[in-house]
Amino acid sequence: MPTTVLWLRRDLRLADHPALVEAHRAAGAGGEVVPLFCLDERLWGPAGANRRAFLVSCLRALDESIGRHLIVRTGDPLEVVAAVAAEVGATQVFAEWDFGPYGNERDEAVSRALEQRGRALVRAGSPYAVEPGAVLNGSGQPYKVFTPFSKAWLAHGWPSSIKAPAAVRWASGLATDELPEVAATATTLPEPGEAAAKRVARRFFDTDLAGYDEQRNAPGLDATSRLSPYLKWGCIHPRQLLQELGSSQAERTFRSELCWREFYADVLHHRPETVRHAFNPAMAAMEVDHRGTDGVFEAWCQGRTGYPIVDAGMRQLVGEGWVHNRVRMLTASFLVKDLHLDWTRGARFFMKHLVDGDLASNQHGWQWVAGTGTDASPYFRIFNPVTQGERFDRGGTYVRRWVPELAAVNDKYVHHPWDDPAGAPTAYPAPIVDHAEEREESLRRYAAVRGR
DNA sequence: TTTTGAGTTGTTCGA
DNA sequence: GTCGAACAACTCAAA
Repeated sequence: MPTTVLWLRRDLRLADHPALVEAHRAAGAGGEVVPLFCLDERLWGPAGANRRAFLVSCLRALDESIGRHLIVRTGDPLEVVAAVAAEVGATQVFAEWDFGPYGNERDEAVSRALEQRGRALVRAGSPYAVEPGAVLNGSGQPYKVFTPFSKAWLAHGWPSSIKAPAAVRWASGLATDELPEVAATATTLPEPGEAAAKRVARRFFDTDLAGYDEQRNAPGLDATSRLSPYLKWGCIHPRQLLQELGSSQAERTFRSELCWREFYADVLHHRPETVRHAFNPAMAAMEVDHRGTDGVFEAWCQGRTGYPIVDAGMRQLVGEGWVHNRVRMLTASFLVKDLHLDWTRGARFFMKHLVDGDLASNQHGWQWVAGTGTDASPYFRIFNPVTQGERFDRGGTYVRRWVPELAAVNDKYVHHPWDDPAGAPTAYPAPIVDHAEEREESLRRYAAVRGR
C-alpha cells in the first residue's frame, strides 16, 4: 500500500492543485497521502505577526477540510521532509514549484537530500498561471517591460482548472506539532481558508468587478478584489480567477492585475538579487539619506507625516495588515521622493505588516515607485499626496476612516488641513516636510545620476 | 542590423 | 475649471 507525501507550502487548498492530483495518483487506489506542512524558521521569522497569524488560520481551515489529518512539523525542511518520507516509507514527495530565491534553493537541496536516500521530490504546478521562466521574448531573453510580457503571457495561455480529487485517503496516526498561537497586530484579518477565498472571489465577481475599471482607484470605495492574501497562500489559484474572466474592459483590467503578479514573479525568478538591489544598476547611484535620529522614518511608519492620505495609508497598513494599492504607491512615493530614504527600508516595513506580503510583488512594486525597477516610473512622476487625495478620495471618506483627527475638517481642506482658515486640528501633526521643496530635491538628485 | 514605435498608475504651467 | 503640452532620454521588443 504505497504512501506519498504532499509537502504543502503556498498551496493551501484542495481544488486546482496539480501536486495533490499527482500525489493522489501515485498513491493509487489503496494508498495514502501524507499532507505535510513544515514550519520553517527561515520563512516564519521574517513573516511578521499578521502573515503568521493568517497562515496559521489558513492551515487550521485546511486541516478541518481534510478531517484533521494535517501533519505539522517544525524545523529545517531539509531534515523534516526526508524524515517524514522515511517515517512513512514514501519514495515520492510531491510539491508545487517555488520560484522564490529562497524556496528555489531550498527545494534543490531537499531534492538532493531525498535522492541520496533513494527518494524523489516531484514538483507539479506553481502559484502562477504561467510558470516563471516560461515566457521569453523573440531573442530568448526574459521580458523587462510589462506590456509585451503580458501579450506573450496571454498568448502562452494556461491549463484549465482541475477539480479536487475525490476520496483522497489521508494518512493518520502520525505525530504532529501543535500550530502555534499567533496574535496578529492588525485588529482584524481576512476570513481564512479555501472556502473563504471562494466566497470573496464570488462576491467580487458578482458585485465590484463590473465597476472595477473606475472604482478600483478609490480607496474609500474599497472596490478591489481583496484576494491578495488568498493568492499569497494559495487558498485560491489564479487560474480559478482567470477562467471567470471575459473580454469586457473591467475584466481585461483585472486580468492585467493578475498578470502583474506573474510578471514580477518572472522578474524575480530571473534576477533573484533584486530582492535587495536595484533592478536597474544605474539607478543605484541615486543619493539617499541615511536618517536615524530625526524621526522622519518613524513618523512615516506611524502615520504621522502630516499628509492625510499618506498617514491614512500607513495606519491602514498597521491597523489592517492590508493597504489599497493606490495608497501603497502614494506612501512608497512619499518615503522615496519626499523623505529621500532607501526604498528597501520601506519595503521591509511593508513586508513586516502586510498579510498579503509577497516578496516579488512587494519589492518590485517598490522598485517601480523608486525608479530603480522594471518599467520604472519616469523620474518626473512624483506623486503629490494632496492632488492624489483630492482626485481619488474626494470628500475624504478614506482619510477620515483612518485619521479620526480629521473628522471635523471641511471636505475642501481634508487633504491639506494646514490651509484651513478655521485652523488645522491641534491633534494632527503639521507636515514634516514641504512636498514642493522635496519634489525639487528629488529632481536634482535624479539629474545628478543622469549626468554621470 | 537598423529602424521604429512604445512604454501602468503624474504634475505643473499656461492658455 | 479644463485642457494640452512639456517634462528627457533611454531601453525594450519586434518588424
